[in-house]
Amino acid sequence: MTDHAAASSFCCADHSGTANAQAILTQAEDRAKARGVRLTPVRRRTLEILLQAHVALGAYDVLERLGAEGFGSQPPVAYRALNFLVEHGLAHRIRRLNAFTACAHPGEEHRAAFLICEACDSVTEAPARLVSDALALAAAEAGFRLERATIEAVGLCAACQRASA
Amino acid sequence: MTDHAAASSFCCADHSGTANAQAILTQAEDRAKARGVRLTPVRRRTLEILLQAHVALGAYDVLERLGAEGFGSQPPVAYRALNFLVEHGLAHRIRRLNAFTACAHPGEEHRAAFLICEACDSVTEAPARLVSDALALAAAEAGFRLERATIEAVGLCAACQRASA
DNA sequence: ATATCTAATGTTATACCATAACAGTCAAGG
DNA sequence: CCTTGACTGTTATGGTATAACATTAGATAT
Repeated sequence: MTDHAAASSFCCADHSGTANAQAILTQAEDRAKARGVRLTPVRRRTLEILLQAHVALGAYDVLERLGAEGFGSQPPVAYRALNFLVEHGLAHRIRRLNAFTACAHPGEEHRAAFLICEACDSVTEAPARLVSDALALAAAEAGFRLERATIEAVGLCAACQRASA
Repeated sequence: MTDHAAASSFCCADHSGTANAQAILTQAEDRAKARGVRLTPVRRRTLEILLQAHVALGAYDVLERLGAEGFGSQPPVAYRALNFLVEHGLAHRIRRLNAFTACAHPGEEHRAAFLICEACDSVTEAPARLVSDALALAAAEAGFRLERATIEAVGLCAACQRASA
């Protein structure tokens, strides 16, 4: 995690620090209930932590905060909560960053693509219906049965383009 | 790396153990020359190792082989060679597997998607023009300047579908 | 040829990411 | 109550990746 990222807090994240986070949290609870799984305190708090962050967080970043709040302080605590969230569509894993970010649109079933800014490390979730369809087609042509996919783009977010202009 | 993967060597890899590897190696040399970079012994050998493998290899797998052949035996040796190959389009990094695979079509400029089989760990490179175009569109809509992207699909390759039927 | 400069290799050391395995806890249903 | 299964927590360990610096080898210009 670069200081750079921590310093430039005004980039792209579209779910941080706002009333929006509340709404997403509520959606998350509904979704958990609908699926018959429990959004326990650690899990809920983990989601909140992700929502508050303006960049994707590493598991150890999350862990540090959890530990400081009286939850367990060993890696599995964070990884379990994060994996739970990912499994149930409440968060996403960003493989390029070895990090996690809250899902901006839980509830809706959606295939997302992630736009990762090289300058500020912000991660934006973009609708990826078309991308996903195209990929399904490519897979089908190869006789491959597609289960799920990771689509990550790297480049410059709008804010950082302006900043570097 | 599962033993499973090592055991089932007949899945999808389309560039291993054949005259094809020779051809790709030649293309790689041409490409290096064209770009004014050097395909040194470690780099070349690293590419050969990837070409011979029927699955994507972790950096430490590659390192082990390199070390056994008299090259350096410390991680940076492998990472440097692998990063070189990736940078120049001679290999691809498969993030979901923390692994690398030789590019099946060096020379051609191409955007690839990777089809990763959950059963046998094989990685197939699929043409991704359409996927890439769709992604470019999605990025543009977000005002994002796309530099490059990673597209990885997970599922079952054709061979493993038949095997499990 | 040889001095010089740069790119590439090699090494040590360390940091970061992730999971296995097991022990204790807690809530729901019999 | 007591059992059961899911959840949390811990210890321990394994796998992935890079920083920093010393050394060597290739290219270039005198």
